[in-house]
Amino acid sequence: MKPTDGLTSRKQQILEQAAKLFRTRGFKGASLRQIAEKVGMEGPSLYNHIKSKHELLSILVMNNAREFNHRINEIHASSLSSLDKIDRVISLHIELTVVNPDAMSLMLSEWTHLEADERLEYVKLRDSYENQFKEILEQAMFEGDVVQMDVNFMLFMILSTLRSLYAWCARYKNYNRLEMEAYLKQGILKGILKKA
Amino acid sequence: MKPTDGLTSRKQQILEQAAKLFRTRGFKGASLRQIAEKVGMEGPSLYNHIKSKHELLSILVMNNAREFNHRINEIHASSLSSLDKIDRVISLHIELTVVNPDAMSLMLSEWTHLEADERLEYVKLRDSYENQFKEILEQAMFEGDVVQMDVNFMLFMILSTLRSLYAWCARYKNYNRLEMEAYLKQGILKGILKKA
DNA sequence: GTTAAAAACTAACCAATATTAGTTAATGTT
DNA sequence: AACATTAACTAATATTGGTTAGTTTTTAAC
Repeated sequence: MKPTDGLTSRKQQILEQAAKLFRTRGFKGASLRQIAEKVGMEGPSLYNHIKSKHELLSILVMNNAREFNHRINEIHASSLSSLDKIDRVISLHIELTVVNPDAMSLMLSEWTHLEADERLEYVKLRDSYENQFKEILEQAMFEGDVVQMDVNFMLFMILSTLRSLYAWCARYKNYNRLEMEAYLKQGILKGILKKA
Repeated sequence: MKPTDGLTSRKQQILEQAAKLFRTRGFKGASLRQIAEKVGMEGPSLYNHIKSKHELLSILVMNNAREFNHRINEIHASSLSSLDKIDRVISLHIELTVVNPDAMSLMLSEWTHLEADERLEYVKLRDSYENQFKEILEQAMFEGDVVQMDVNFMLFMILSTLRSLYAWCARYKNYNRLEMEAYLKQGILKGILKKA
């Protein structure tokens, strides 16, 4: 039986449980035996499906990172206005976070435990992502749509909010995505002060 | 020779190096031997100064958490206006982050590895902190100073930025604190959009 | 039904690590 | 100088955890 049964393949189950455990206990804190138990088998049996513990982390983190990079490339290269691009990037973050909060959480906090070569690739992807976002912000600033501010700091502020979103999703389950989008865009773009 | 020599006592050195290592490798990823090496002794010798590995984490995390809680209590109880209180809370975050970024980073990301009882206390402190901040925001909202929005979400947005600050400090070393304060307050309060 | 592959299990290995025990060197006090 | 305390060291223990080897059961194909 090849992985033709798609979604619920054994390896998928393992990846899902691994993601959950890596997220709650951390990569180092979660053991293969714990993962195996969650998926209903003995520890060493995992090796019929995976190559190593690191492979699990690698798949979870790198897939997400590549997806992210791919999607922002599209936005960056599009012919949208700068403000619309910013809007899309925010939506992108929300979408990927809502679809797979575990992978998102992992990508942002456990990437340090990737093996050397992949850690390098990850950093490259992340830097590329940040640079594209920065260019969009610079463009918007140049066109006079956003306020004058140190671009790096503005980028940091926006990303810190977007990157914390998975924690929010974990705490307040039944938030509707559109509501979150509305709040986020309002908060980031207009701040919290009431207009004088 | 009791710890009368203050700052540079052996235990302080150990705590400092432990903080750095816990931060970069994570609590589980950093070994006592590595800490010992950094401070110039063999692993087991650490036990002449500490009770356990967990004690190191405990001191680093809980001290910071208690300090945080203490300080926001003062602000919450003060007779300042709601907007001024918000202002002070932002300054508080910046101050504690700049003074001890390692402890801040640890408190926010490694608290999960505290032992059961202390983890409970930590969560209590954190919840109390968040509640006080929330009350301040509600008050400001009630008085019409800040925009109408789900308070929990607003709290989340502000905190996510403030709590990421240590990462910013790590990347861009020589940022002046006043500059950061100005940017942060502008960004949080007024957003990034230029007034129409 | 026989056979071959996939996927489970058990037992064992090996490395790392927190921790304990026991010992020795350094330090300071009387 | 003698003694007690502090703080270092080395050796050893117990546990955990990733991984391998070898074997048995389950599954699917002919």
